[in-house]
Amino acid sequence: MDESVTAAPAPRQDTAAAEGPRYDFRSAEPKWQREWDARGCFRVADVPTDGKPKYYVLEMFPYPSGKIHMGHVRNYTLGDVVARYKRARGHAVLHPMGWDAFGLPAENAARERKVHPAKWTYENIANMRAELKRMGLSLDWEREFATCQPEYYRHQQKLFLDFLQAGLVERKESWVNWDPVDGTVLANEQVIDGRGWRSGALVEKKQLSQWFLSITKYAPELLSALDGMDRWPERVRLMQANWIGRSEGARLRFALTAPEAGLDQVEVYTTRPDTLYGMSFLAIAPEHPLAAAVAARDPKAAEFVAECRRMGTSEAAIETAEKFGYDTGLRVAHPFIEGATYPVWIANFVLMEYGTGAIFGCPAHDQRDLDFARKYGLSVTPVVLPPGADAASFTIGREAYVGPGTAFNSGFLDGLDVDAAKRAAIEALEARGVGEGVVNWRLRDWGVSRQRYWGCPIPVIHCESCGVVPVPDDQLPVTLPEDVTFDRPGNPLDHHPTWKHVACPSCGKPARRETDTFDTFVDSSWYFARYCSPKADVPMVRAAVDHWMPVDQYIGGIEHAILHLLYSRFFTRAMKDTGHVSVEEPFAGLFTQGMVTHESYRTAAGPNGTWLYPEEVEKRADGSAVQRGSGDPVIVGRVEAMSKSKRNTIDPGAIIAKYGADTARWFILSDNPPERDMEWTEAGVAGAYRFTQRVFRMAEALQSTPAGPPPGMFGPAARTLRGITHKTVAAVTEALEGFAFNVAVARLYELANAIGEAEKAAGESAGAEAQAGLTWARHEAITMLARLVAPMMPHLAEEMHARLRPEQGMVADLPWPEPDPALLVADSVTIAVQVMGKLRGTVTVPPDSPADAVIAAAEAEPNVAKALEGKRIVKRVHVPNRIVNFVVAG
RNA sequence: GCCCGCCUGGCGGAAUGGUAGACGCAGCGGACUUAAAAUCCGCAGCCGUGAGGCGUGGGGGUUCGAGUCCCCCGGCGGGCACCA
Repeated sequence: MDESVTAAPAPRQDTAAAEGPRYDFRSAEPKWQREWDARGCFRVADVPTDGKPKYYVLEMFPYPSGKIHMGHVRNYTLGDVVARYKRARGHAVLHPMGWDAFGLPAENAARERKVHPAKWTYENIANMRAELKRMGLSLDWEREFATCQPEYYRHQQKLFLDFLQAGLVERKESWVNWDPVDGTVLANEQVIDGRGWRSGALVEKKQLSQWFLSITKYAPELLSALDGMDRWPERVRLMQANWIGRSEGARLRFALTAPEAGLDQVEVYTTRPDTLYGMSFLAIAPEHPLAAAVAARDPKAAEFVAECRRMGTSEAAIETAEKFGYDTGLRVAHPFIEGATYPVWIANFVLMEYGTGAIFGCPAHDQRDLDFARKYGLSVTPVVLPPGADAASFTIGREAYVGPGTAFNSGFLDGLDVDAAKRAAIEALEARGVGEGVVNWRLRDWGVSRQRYWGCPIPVIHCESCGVVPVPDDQLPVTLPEDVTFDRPGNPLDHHPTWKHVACPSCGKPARRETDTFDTFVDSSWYFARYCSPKADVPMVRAAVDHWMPVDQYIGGIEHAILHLLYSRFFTRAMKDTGHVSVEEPFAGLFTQGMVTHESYRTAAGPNGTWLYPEEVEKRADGSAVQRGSGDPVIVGRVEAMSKSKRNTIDPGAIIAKYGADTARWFILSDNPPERDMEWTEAGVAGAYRFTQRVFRMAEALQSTPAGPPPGMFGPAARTLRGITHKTVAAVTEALEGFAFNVAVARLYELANAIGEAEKAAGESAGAEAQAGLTWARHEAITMLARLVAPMMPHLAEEMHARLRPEQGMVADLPWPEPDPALLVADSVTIAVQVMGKLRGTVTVPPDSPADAVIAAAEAEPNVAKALEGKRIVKRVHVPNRIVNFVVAG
């Protein structure tokens, strides 16, 4: 999904392993990967019959840019922890992987390197697949597909045709955002600050005939359903709600005092019908039909409209945001005030795409209208009186008043508050038949046409006699021609000598194929459903999607908070309405991970220096950094998102080769909460690596210990360790359930530390029976550690477990451990004792001791007694097993 | 401009309203070693010799008790952005 390409030179190969009984990840990781694969551990059926509860874990599939990057490693590690954990909890887990394989980089590669997009893409996929496999992910690889395969996109064409038939597709002549560098149309969402999201080129406005998916038909439910999506991050729901942008207001028609080219009225949309009496002008968008009509006879108007088009979304317009207008000389009548008329302006700040492309200007209560009115000397009449303000003296200066208040200077609305005035105004408009209350949406239909080769062909044929004719089912898929050239700008499909010439399926006459291809967001709007039955000869097998959908846990970057997720939600509804699925929402749970960041480095030479890769930098003991080899000073820059341009990238392949997949996974999980940005540091990885070695040594030390039934007697050390072991099971379980992977890691470090303590105690404890008990407890602890660590470091877990409990088989097949409830209860509890809320000491008592006993012990504690000396205790607060607080006087 | 989120040691962070700083990283001291690496043991919020005091961006409030709840302010980050 992410088209950025990460490339860094491979770092030098350090040998991290030294002497000693070490965990050899280099042999262990491939071994267990082969073992899981051979046993088909992670394969599930399209329609399972085993009766297990289903769980569908999905990470956003990658764009095959060539290499995996750290963002992928984080994403797929998070998903794998969930998948392995849920599997151990008895779920049948669907955990698939595939490729978001259409898109511009392949065409760019074709242009720059003369390699065919398909070849480039499939080679990248092969490379990235191998990299992912080295991570040891619990994926069902038999479900893999790439969206550029005709076996995939033929079903996308079928879905489109079904949507077309269901009235969910429209062909519209529309103003589009044209990217002159990429030579293609961009969705509004793909225009960032007036520039193409990929090329960075200034976007122009152009009128084209385009295919649109009618996402706006679903706007109300796409909005209302957000309320129930309690396993989505609040801020993503909010971003989507803002994007859909529901507003309530009125649509009303202003009569022109004299008709213009047959037009006798102008329709506007407003959220403030209560301010109609404050009107001072009417403004229309430069693209408005009335503007075109005026321009046809008025050269100055034509020039102004042309000027607006040039400025359009240009940088100058965006940055200065200055308002320009042209007075057409036309006038409109006020709907309420007999005889009053107002000028009609063409204004650059009125958007044709929103509402009706026309507004009425009320400068006193809208900042934009005020700016415009001040610039052109138009009247400013306040009609909403702020609470407490004086009607006689209230005036508007440079700031419009947009707050609450009561209507004044407003005829029949006078005295009403803003909400009541809105209702009254709408009633009056409706009574006169010139307007009505409406709900308006910011969301616009989804333009999916792209003038590109490397995408899914839109399966329609244009016939001069029959118009637009859908490609018949039996002629699907419409496949891309392979013999294309990229030596000139524009769409290679359009340049192809023969491809577009076909017979009309309806009348048989020569006709022309649609040469546009789909926006690649279409490909990713249903792939999650295809995974349920990836080999089927229909888009999806109903029984399979009904079983697996919705995705229980979807994981990916926040950058897809709006586009991909909203399109997928729309697509799922459209698929439901065309009989493909039963669900409305594709993703029951969503988790958005943070970015992976790293320090950046620059040479000190020159004005800005040269960016250096981390491998080229050597850190000195004094904290300074120098260039490896030359010893030249290096400027350590800020920690920021890994990017090729800043060269602060770390190649996952190199990390896995040096430390192993488990270490990389462990570090990425341990550093911080997964929703935040994490900083990749060499020291952090090294620490994670040390842990793998340490716990492996512990397992080796206890591997010859027979794992029989518990011995009859446990000494204090053994009892302590067992308590920690079982509390860790409970704590890690809770942490994993809550996506608190860094906390799970911390609890496992604690368990490892406790085993270390027990090891020391083993040398000291007296009595053979106590020794045996402690050894048994240590064996239990390290075995539990292996099993608890398994979702995060699966290879190490298997390697340890194979030594500790070989008779039990693989960890991957074992259920998740359950703590012994009896061991979760402590022998004693330490209770904090406060005097006036300040900690003065602690007392250790049996759990659930009666209040008076605890309070007595607390008062007796020497330091507490000292603090209470000479004071009168007015209140004794006792919270069982937690705290005692004395409130004193005097 | 509007909306949202965040702010805890040197750093990443932990903490159902109940012993703030778990755990890790970095650091310091020690053991082992001819030496280093690795490993192991120990110390470690700040001020103070100590008793003790101060501490979760700042200020106020609720509470026996606030990192946690409420109000105000500040800073940082993100989303939307001429949406009428």
